[in-house]
Amino acid sequence: MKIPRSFYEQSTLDVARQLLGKYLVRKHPDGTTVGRIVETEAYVGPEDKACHASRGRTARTEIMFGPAGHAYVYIVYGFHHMLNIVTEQTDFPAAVLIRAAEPVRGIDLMKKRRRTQEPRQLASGPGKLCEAFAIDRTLNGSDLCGSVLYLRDNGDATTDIIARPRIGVDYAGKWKHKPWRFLIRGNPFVSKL
DNA sequence: CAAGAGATCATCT
DNA sequence: GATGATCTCTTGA
Repeated sequence: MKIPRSFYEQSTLDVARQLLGKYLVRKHPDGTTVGRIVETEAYVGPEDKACHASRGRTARTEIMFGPAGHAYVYIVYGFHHMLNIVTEQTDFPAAVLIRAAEPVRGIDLMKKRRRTQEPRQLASGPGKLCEAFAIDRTLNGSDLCGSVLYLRDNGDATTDIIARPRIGVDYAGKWKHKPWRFLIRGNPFVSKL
């Protein structure tokens, strides 16, 4: 079943943990791609120095202040798209970064987009995942309760979860140590251990 | 296999 | 004008 908005309105850390094992579905004219989420990161509110919204409410971060269950997509380092899911109530800026997924459907399409045959190289990182799923800024602000990009729950709950510090946020002072990166233990499709 | 550099641009100062 | 919520390729052991 498609995940309802109430799911995304929970606390960001809960959403980040519960997203593990859920299925990301992307409809596209070239075909549908589906992946099982195996790695996420939480970015929580105005206090969290690693969260973009901690530098204030701007045109770019506006989407994070909006209602839960929408996509926040932006570009880092001039190349790579990042897919985030907005959480919690309106006016509280928070989101979950989808960092890695295990390819499930549309694998040939992913191989073509990623220009590699290696299954583990298709979506084992936030930038790779966006390339494999054809996610770019045109999807910024999309409603995940719609039909172009959404998540499914197949009922197979994931319990074996581990937490680690987030990646690439050395500038965030004491916030860089928060164990807000979540992975499925032992899964070979994560970005790194 | 680990470490380092380069690529390249939207966003905010 | 500086800086990234990254990836890939090259180098060297």
